[in-house]
Amino acid sequence: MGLTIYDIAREAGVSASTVSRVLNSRPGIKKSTRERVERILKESNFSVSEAARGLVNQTSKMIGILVSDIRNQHHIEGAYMIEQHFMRKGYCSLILNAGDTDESKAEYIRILSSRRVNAAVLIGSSFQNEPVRQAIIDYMPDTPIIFQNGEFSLPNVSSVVSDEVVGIYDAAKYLYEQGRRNIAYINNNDTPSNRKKILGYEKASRELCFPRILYVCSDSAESGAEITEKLITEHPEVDAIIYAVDLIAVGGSRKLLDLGKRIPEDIAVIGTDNSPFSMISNPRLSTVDTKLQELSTSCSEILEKAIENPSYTEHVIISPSLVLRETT
Amino acid sequence: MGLTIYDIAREAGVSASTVSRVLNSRPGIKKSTRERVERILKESNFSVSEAARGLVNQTSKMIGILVSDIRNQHHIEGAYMIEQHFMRKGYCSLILNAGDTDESKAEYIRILSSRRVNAAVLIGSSFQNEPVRQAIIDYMPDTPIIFQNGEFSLPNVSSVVSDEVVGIYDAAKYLYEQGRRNIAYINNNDTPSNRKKILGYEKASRELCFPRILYVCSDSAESGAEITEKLITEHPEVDAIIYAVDLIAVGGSRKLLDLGKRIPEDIAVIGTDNSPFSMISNPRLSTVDTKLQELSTSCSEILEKAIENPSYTEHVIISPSLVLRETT
DNA sequence: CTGAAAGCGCTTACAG
DNA sequence: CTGAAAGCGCTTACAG
Repeated sequence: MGLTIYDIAREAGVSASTVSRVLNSRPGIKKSTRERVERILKESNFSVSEAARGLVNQTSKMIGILVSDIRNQHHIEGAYMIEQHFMRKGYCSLILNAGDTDESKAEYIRILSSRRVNAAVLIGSSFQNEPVRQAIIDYMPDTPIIFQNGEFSLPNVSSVVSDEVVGIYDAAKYLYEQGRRNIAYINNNDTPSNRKKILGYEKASRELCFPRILYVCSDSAESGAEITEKLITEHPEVDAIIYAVDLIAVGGSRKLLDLGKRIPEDIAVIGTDNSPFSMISNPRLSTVDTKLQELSTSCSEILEKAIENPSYTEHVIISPSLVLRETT
Repeated sequence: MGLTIYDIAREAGVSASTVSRVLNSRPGIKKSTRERVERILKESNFSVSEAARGLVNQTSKMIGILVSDIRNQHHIEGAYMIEQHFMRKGYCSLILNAGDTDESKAEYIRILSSRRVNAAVLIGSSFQNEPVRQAIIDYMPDTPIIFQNGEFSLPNVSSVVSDEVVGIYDAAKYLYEQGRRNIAYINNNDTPSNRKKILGYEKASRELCFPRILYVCSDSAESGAEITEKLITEHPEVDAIIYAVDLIAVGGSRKLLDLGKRIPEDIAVIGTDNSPFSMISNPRLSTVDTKLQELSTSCSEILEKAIENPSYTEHVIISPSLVLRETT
């Protein structure tokens, strides 16, 4: 291929300006001319270069979506909604794996800037760090940015966050009200979001006067199983466990069962995120629903407004709710 | 921002050509000039427009990745590997949800063409249909394309497929060898890939002379549970079930347990894909590993060669293997 | 070692 | 209703 509007113009016996006008459905073109050009456009399977068009229109018609790892089911929902919604308006989404480190994440801000995206979306609290903040100031000070589950007080950055402090606090309180008195909390990765969860757990422990039993594991069902065994060995009195994410709760539950514990009779279990894992696990997991769907919807609505009006900004907080299933 | 190389040139007291040369690390520039320009570039946080650069270099430095739905865990692995790998080489990935219909998928080929991507990747057998094939012929006849789990006999399309006929055949044969004589198969969506699985099941049924018991459900654990109940009611003699995907196998297993069946004593269960679900389910699911990782690696290797040499083409077939866990 | 000019594929005033 | 020209932000021969 490689046809340009000049090729089409020659074929149709008109100028490139005219071809451009029919391409953009501009008024004031003789019907017969328009139809002839349209026919030739169709016949030659012409497709206009969005890059060239963007250069003159000063827009890329692209949205940058940064996720630390797109394989993480938990983060992809927002990316999905945004891609879907804005494709209909002619925007393509650059969905990029921004990596684990603060520096690589900051580097991706620079990459988005060189692609001149019309807006950027950061998904996940792990973007909340100084290098990213500085990169935004340096490279994207005017581009509308939406931060899902984190915030920067920068004039061009909107935020949509889940109130995880309350989410975990409520879970602990519920367990307490059910008569549990030795409620443990198992964290995984150290992220701003997980730090908020710990805060919620500590607040509950303080207010309700139950002992603080806090363990940390990494991000897999196996790791959840291991740490749970350790917890149970060191604290046989535990009668309820809250996990920072569903996946480790599933691994943990399985281990509890293998150790001969009954769920929820001996030990109640609550996960976090209301993920697919929580629904298909056996027993089905009670979980703190961080309202991922709502967060994502909200993100996409804000983005919509920000694209129209680049100085638009909004800050939303969404409260989690407890979903009770078979482990409580 | 909105700085151009002319702004930098003026600031540095040189021409735009010189700025461009230092930007591209071209040799033959006085050291002092280069350093001055570099300093100003840095100080002003300049970031070059990839679109403008691409226009003159006749490259977008973008790769288009089409998936019917990025929330489908099963498809995202390949997208991840490609994004990661080619980002290091300066390519950005347009990961797009191409939708459910043949027409919308074909439409996305056109979209990629207008973005002038350097290569395209189709992930999932559902892209194997005539509208997509025609769109490739019309709009991307020269762009290297890699098809993961499907194929088109077109000069610019490579393919990497999993031999699902063999995968399911082997699963059925294994069950038969274990003494099972009433082996059912439960399919979900009607895709080219699933049709191959049915072929494998039918081949086993024919060769090993066991009765063909085939049911179809939709794509959720609940649906898998429902159809399993129906199956067991209508065919109480069934002593083994193979499912087209792990998720419905998980739903099915759970239902079997609820109905008082023992797994695998009364009924053996095998899923497909060796997905995370199969590992965390309880009991842990035996499954046909379709080697998603290998498929993805292979895709990304072919893409690498195709980017170097746009006429490079390759066709790979990968054999699945059986992973035995607790349900057989 | 450096700059002026042309050109990548478009769009949009400006003229007619 | 239509076309010639300028310009979007770059790069790359070509001269010097």
